Amino acid sequence: MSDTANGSSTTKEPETRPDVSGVDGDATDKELEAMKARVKEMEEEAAKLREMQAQVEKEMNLTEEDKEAVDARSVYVGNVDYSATPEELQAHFQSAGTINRVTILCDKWTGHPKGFAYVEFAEPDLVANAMALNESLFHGRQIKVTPKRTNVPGMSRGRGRGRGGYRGGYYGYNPYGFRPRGRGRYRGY
DNA sequence: GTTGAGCGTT
Repeated sequence: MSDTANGSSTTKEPETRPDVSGVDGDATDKELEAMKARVKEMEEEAAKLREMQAQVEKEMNLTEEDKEAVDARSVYVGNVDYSATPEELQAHFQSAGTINRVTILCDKWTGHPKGFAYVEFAEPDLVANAMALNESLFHGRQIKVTPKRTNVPGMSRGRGRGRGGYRGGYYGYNPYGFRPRGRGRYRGY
């Protein structure tokens, strides 16, 4: 509350003020302006936070549904050539229908491609069409097209989920014993 | 200076 320092600004104000309202009034005005500015900033921050929150909640709501829905729309492509690109895969599976996304999985640590990919279609019906491309020749190799399933292979395919508490969670097996960091996966589109 | 089973996320 000292009139000597306005605080925020280092700008020196010239004393030549045609304003006859008095210095006190001017100071009050300035404080009011500063306050308004602060309020505005706070409002902006609040809005930003609110938006972020809404987005998070929205994503949270969609996550479960989409996660399961995406699995129904996606197919697993195995035996993919290491030099294959998502565009080629997309070109290959485009004949089945509209492709939402093509993702080639690569090892995040070594960077080497794992040799398989996912093709996410726009609708689950196209997955059946994609089955026609099963064991089709791609890069001189016969790719394997199977409906995607989220879990480690080798486990009995008898519906293991639904009984245990594994609902919506991964089976949490990472061969590195560490949490993956960075994004080394190659994504087309 | 690599090899062929593998199920990912924004």
